[in-house]
Amino acid sequence: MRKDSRLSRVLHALIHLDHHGKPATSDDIGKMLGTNPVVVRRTMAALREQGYVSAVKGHNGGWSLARPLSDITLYDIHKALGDSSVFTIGLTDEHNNCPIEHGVNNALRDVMHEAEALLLARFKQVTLANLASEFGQHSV
Amino acid sequence: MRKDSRLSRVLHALIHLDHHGKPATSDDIGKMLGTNPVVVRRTMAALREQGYVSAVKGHNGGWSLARPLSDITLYDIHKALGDSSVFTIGLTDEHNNCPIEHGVNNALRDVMHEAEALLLARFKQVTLANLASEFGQHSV
DNA sequence: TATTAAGTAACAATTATTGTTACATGAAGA
DNA sequence: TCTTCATGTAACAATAATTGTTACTTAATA
Repeated sequence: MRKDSRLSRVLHALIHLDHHGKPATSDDIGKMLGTNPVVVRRTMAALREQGYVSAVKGHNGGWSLARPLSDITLYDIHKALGDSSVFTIGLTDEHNNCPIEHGVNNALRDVMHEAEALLLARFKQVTLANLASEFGQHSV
Repeated sequence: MRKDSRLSRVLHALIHLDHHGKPATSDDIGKMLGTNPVVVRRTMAALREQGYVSAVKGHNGGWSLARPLSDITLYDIHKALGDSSVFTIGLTDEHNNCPIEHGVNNALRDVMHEAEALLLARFKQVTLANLASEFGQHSV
C-alpha cells in the first residue's frame, strides 16, 4: 500500500534544524530530505499550527524550532500531522445490517485499537532529544 | 490513506460459507459483500492457494471451506492475503547516508515492529470459529 | 450440447501522498 | 523605494495501491 512518510521525513528535518543553529529554508530542508520545497512547507505547516516550529519570511528567514527537542515526543508530531488511522487494514462499510459483518468488524477493530494504543504509548515515551542522542548527536 | 478491506471482507465471506452448507458462487458472495464477483474470485484465490477454501466449476459449483473454521486463525487469513506491512506509516528511502535519517528510521521501525508483533500475536489467538460464535452463530 | 461458474487478463475508477508550477505576500537589504 | 528572498497557497499532474468492470477462456454437469 501507499505509505505515508511524512512522519519519518519531518522528524529528520526537525533534528537537522536543531543542529543547524540558524533558520533553515524550505529549500535547504528539501535538499536534506531529497524532496521539493513545497512539500516541505506543506508538511511543516502542520507543525507550525501546533506551535512546534516557526517560520520567518524574507532574508535570513526559514524554519526554526519553537521548542527544545526534549519537549517534543514522537506522539506530538504524529498527532500534529493529523490523526488518521495508522493501519492499512480497513473495515467494510456496514451497509446491510449483516450481523456477521458487524461481528467481524468489531473483532478486527478491537485488536487494531489495542495495537494502535501500544504504538501511540511508545510514541509518547520517545522525545526527539532521545532520537537525536541515539546516534551520538546531542541536543540542548 | 487508502484502506485494504480484503481481510474484513474475506472473513465475512468465510463465515457465511460455513453457514451456507452448500458451495456459494462468487456471485452469491459478491452480493453478500456488496461487491463484484471478480473481486471475490481474486481475493478468494489467495485463500485457495493456501488450502483454506476450494472452488468447483460448473453446475452446483462455487466456493467451499476446505477446513473447519476452528482450524483457521485471523493470522492465517491475514498472511494468506500477502504479508504486506500493516502500517500506513512508511520510512524514507535512505539515499544519502545521513545518520540522522538512519536513526529516525531505526527508531520508528523498532516501535512499529513491536506494535505489529502484538497485532499478529492477537490475530493468532482468534480462530474464525471464535469470531463466528461471538454473535451467537455457532460453527462446527 | 447448452449452461453454469471459476480463472484470468486488461483496463478504468478511486483515493491518498508526493511532485511540480505558478503566483501572492511579507520581510530584509541595498 | 525597490529588489530579492522566502514563506504561503492554489492548482494540477504523477504515483501507487485496491477496487470495479468487461470480456473471454476453461472446465464441469445437467
